[in-house]
Amino acid sequence: MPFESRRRARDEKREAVLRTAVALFLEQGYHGTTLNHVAERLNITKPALYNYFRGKDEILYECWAIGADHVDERIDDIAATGGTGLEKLRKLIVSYAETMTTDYGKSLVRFDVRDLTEHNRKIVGLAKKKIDQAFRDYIGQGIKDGSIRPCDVKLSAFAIAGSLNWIGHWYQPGGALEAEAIAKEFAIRLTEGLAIKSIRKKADKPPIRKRKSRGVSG
Amino acid sequence: MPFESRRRARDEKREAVLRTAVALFLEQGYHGTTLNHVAERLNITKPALYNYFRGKDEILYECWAIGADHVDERIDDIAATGGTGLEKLRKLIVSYAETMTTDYGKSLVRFDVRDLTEHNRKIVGLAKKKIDQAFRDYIGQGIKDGSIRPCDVKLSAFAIAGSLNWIGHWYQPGGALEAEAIAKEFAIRLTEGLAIKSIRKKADKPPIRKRKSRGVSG
DNA sequence: ACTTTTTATTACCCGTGGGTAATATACGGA
DNA sequence: TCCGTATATTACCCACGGGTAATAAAAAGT
Repeated sequence: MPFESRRRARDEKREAVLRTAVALFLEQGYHGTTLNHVAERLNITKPALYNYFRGKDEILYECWAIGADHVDERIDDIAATGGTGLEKLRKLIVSYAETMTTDYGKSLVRFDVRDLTEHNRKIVGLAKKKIDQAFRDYIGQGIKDGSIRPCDVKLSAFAIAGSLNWIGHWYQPGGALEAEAIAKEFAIRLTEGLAIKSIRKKADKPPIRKRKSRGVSG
Repeated sequence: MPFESRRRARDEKREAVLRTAVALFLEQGYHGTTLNHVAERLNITKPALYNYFRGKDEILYECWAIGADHVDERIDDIAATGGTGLEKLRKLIVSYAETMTTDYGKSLVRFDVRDLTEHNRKIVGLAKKKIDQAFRDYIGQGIKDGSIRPCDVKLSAFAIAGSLNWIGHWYQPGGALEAEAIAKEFAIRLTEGLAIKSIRKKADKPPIRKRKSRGVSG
């Protein structure tokens, strides 16, 4: 079956280009990375890249699309799930945080939409909107079902998304903190102020007992 | 006194260039903005800019420096103040959030350090480190003095800084939310999970009392 | 009014880097 | 072995934009 194997070989190369490109874009910045750099690291020459992509901005767009798709899938998963708004929100936080520790996830927050074509910029804009909307929806649901205390939905969504997006700027594999651990920790920490039932982890160093540590929340 | 008036006139023009440049950099992106654009908006020509700046990257650096100075001053103010770690942390959040609603503040998070010279990049790096350190210090102090419950200082600082930095990406004057209001809201919201004594605002619909909200942490 | 200094303009340079045309090489199929 | 297709290379184009040299206009000093 040469059809298939050939097609697969092609796709693998395409992916290799993307992996290399996104890594370089993150290392050196999109404008600091030339197509020659990308090609060089792949041990090919620049024009060879044009067998797989229409141009530099399309490569950038594909990175973005992969990251967005990744989150999108998880959103669909969560939407299909049951549970309170708070539970859904926590799931989304975990998924999004984990995505932010990957190169393609970082694409979502480290690159500039203005480097895309008008057309692709719109697509990216919609994807971002969907993600933002998911955060707001779950917070809104949580307020309705009583799992989240009343608050400004928009502002809360911004606050949470901001923390998560920031992960894409500071996280690097091999650091002190593992991706999964970060995700779990953030899911709790970012919803502490919102949740009606407090769920302190045992893992936390228990607060010093001397102090009159009164009950949490009003 | 032509000495002074002349000097002032020059400084005013310099500032005008910076204001125009930072606005354009934010609108169109640093790489999407040419010096011709900047000059055009000021009704002068490109080479005239070189009377005030050595080059494009120096303009970028100055924007950054103004933003960083702004935060730095507030940090020094706060350091001179008394109060618990939590109080200091809240003050810092307010100051930082407000800074993030200004053009120069946005510079701190919207531009890429890699567009600076090696030298300036180091300076910026130090300034950022100082800000990050302030967040960590205050959280650490808060834990010591009992105003903040024990937690991972680094991670908490990241979470807070992330939310605040994100403001620089979504805030635009004239929106539904006023800068000061955002700052105050964030100061509360971002410390809700950390604070030992909860300070729910009366403005919020009070949380439903039915639930057995047990004491904090194990 | 004349000179000097500052500030601005016109005209130009040129490195960079995305993108392309022409061409060679490797590979699958008959 | 030959052909066709896919993939790669070499050599090149050229628009863009940061930066500069030469020069003019404006303002300050005397």
